[in-house]
Amino acid sequence: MARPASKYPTELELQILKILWRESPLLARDVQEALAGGGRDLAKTSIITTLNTMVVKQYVTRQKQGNLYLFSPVITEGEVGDRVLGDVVDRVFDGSTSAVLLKLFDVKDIQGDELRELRRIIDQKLKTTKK
Amino acid sequence: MARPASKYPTELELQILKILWRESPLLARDVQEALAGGGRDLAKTSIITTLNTMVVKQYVTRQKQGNLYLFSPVITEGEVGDRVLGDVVDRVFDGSTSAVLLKLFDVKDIQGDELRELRRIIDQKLKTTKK
DNA sequence: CAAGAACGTCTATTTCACTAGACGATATTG
DNA sequence: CAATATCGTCTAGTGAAATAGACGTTCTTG
Repeated sequence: MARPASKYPTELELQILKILWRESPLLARDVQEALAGGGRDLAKTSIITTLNTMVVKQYVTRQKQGNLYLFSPVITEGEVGDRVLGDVVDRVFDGSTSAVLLKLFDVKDIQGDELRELRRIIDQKLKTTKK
Repeated sequence: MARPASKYPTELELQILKILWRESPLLARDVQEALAGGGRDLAKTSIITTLNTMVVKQYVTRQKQGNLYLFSPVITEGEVGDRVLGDVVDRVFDGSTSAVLLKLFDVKDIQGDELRELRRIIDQKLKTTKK
């Protein structure tokens, strides 16, 4: 077995998806411009190649518009977040969600109002869960 | 530019690190056995090759014990967790820790006592943060 | 309509992760 | 001591991600 295909978008694919989530459908050219605007200046063919592998992976679809292709995302932002996070929790933290939560509190610092918001959510969860 | 080296351990490296975190120093043979026990049956040379690249990446060190090598982890479990999680927060969630927290509550379900524990932590954070 | 621009397909290159075999050195044991 | 087992280095092959060039096709415009 060699390197297995990753279960979620690679770095470039993610950047492209972020562009398409913001606005779609888009032409390869538009994606290229947006990437260049973000500091990633790639040849047109590189974009198209990547976009096409993303079609194969079913991250995006394309439809012919005259003689060009328009690309739209299929996978949602939420879905990608779920997959990535789920994978990290399982693989790195052995499935311990609370370990991840604890680490988040530790590593990044969180504002007071965010904390209060979270506590509100927890309380709500407790109410519905406990019953 | 082609595929850049990842900033944190790859899958196999992570599995090996987990073994070494549990017990170290270990011989390549021990690592092999532990991996096999976990269902990943690799040739000895594969293990050694990987272990050596991990030395280069400074994830582990090795020291000669007679004519064999003993391997010990250098990077800590906490450090790996930090890096992986930090990367995910930045790359996938655009730096929004609270988005990650919210998603964690959503995706995985968390036990009642874990929730209470978290609330305790939040309260404590609130106390120290607000001052 | 001819020249040039833009598009997309196909092919190719590089690097990394993963995997293991060939082979020489060393150690064990009958 | 000779046969065998084990270790580690060196080499190598495969698949994926990242990147882009050659080239044919189509569109635009003087």
